[in-house]
Amino acid sequence: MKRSIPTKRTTIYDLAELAGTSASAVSAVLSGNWKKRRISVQLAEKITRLAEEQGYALNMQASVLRRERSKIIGMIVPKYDNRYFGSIVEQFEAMARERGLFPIITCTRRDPALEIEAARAMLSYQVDCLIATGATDPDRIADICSAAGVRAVNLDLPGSRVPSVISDNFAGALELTRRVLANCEREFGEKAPLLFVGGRGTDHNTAERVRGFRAAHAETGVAVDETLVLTCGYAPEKAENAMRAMAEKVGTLPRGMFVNSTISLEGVMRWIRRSGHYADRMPHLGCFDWDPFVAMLGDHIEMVRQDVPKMLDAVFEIIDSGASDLKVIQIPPIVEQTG
Amino acid sequence: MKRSIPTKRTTIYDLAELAGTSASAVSAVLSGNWKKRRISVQLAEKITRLAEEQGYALNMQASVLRRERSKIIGMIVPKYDNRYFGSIVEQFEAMARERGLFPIITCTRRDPALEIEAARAMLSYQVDCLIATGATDPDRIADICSAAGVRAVNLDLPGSRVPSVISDNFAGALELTRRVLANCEREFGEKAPLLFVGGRGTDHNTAERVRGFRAAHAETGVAVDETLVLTCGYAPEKAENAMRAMAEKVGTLPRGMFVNSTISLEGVMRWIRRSGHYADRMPHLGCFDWDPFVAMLGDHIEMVRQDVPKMLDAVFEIIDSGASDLKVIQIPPIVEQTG
DNA sequence: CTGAAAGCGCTTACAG
DNA sequence: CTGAAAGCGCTTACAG
Repeated sequence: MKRSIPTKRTTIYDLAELAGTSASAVSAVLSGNWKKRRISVQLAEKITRLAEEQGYALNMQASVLRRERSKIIGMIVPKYDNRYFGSIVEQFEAMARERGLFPIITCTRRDPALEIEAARAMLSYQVDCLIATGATDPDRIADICSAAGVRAVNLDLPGSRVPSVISDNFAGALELTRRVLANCEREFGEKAPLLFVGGRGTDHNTAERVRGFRAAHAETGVAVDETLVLTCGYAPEKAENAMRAMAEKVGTLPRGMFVNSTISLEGVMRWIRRSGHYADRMPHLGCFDWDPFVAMLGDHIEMVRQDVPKMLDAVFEIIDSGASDLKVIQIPPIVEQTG
Repeated sequence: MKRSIPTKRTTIYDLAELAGTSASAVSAVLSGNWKKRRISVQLAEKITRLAEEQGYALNMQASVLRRERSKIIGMIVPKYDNRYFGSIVEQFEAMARERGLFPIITCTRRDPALEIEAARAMLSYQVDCLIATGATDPDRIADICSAAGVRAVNLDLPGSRVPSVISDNFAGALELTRRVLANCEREFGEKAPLLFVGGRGTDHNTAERVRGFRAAHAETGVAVDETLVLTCGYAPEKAENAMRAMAEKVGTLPRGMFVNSTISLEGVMRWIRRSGHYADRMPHLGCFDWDPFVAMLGDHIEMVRQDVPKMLDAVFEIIDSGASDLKVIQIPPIVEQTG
């Protein structure tokens, strides 16, 4: 890969020469802090005009190298394949720009090694701050950042080294489970436990959601068997396989389900279609996470929509304020019925 | 926002001092090209070990500033809210990393002003190359890049200044329309024109898809009225409004539809539910773009899945080869039936 | 008030 | 073969 035209780019020295002044003056004018320097308005205008004519663009590598802070903010994110992370990334970018920060984002595909590599790369690019979203090992990332004197914040999954902003997974799961239980009872006239599918048993969010799931059952006096909690991973295939395995073992599956993420739901729906298991009557579904098409999939699908704007507000508040106490901020998600 | 610990980061000079050698030697060892310098293996190992111990990280801002090429590659993308752009971004990142390039991505929300601003920002960060994905004004971006001597490639939407990689929209739309027409004829026993909803009449892809839509109708001898082509924009609300307006004006809508993107489909499905217009029988749907949940929405939804891996292969081939002839490479999409 | 000069942390051509 | 030195394009403390 080579530059097509090896153009020598215009620098502040070129501009200084053209304007008959110094590079310092040009820098001051173009960076906007020239009032302090009492540069004449006409010189300022001349420089601005020349910069435009010459197509001058600040070399950020040089600028950042010289400055105290880079004003670059990094984020790592697991995937771009669902609405939740998509909106996190999109809103993060917008909020960063609003604050005059340059966002750089890397998708790490839930791969621990890639996460570390990406974090190191961002530190090499001198990020002022790094947001670890849904990281498999947030504390490792926090340590790496800390060694470089860079602030870090966890998003979506909490860590123990730096502040975290996450959804209130317990409350969301509790309400979601209540609703699905109620929907089932209304339709089938009996209280029966739901199936929990998807996520990693070891991650904090899944653990909290399972806790909410169990609490809702306990409230209504329904026992939850161990075998009803399939924390098989997020990937569609994993959810699909877990359903198949369970059906083979148990025979009949519950008439209501808590699916832990739209990603897993993809596999669940595929299995339902292919197996024909629910051919007579579709199960009542609750899904942690939101997707507009999932909302159209059935008549009584309940979904938990995580409150991304509030979560990012909290993240930037931590960043802006410089707070670094080890708090975990839990943002209530929104549970909505659709259909 | 401030760094929590104003740590002075380790530089090659620190390492040189610790190792009792020069910064040049450290640089040569750490950048991997030290065989040419005949540095002793043991010195190399010592330096490597020290770097590790000290948590040394290369300052890319300094490195890039000094080097000929930055090895940074930029991409602008309209949105992160659908599978198509999501997979483009995810695969682009992976392919860039494979080639030792550092990807930076900005989402411009189909906003022409933001696109230009983002392109300029990327040039300031010294990208070697910029990929304009689905840009509203690709030629403007190409001009800005060209002025800075930076290569550009268009993706998804073509431009006239630099090479473009796009889907074969005509062929995809032709096949999609044929299938939906056939599905309708099979179920309703009569040939009738479909409705086209979504996209911008002015953009190349939509124009090509409309052309394919018309061609498929022409093949089978069905006339397409002007009023049946609603290129109302991509946003769900726009599609929803266009449907409502048409229903109010015409009364009865066609029993088959070509929906131009999953984004627009969201609005179409919403209108269908709310209006109850198709309460007796769902229309046959074809959707340009693919989404796993859309596939589950009905029994005969046809979808066009754009071939992202092939498209990105073509993009990187252009970049790697340094080709800059103004070709437009059209990648055949995959039309798949689901349900 | 304003410009010359130092220096950010690297890479690499060049002198020894 | 190897290190000292120049220089990438900025920003800013400092001398005039």
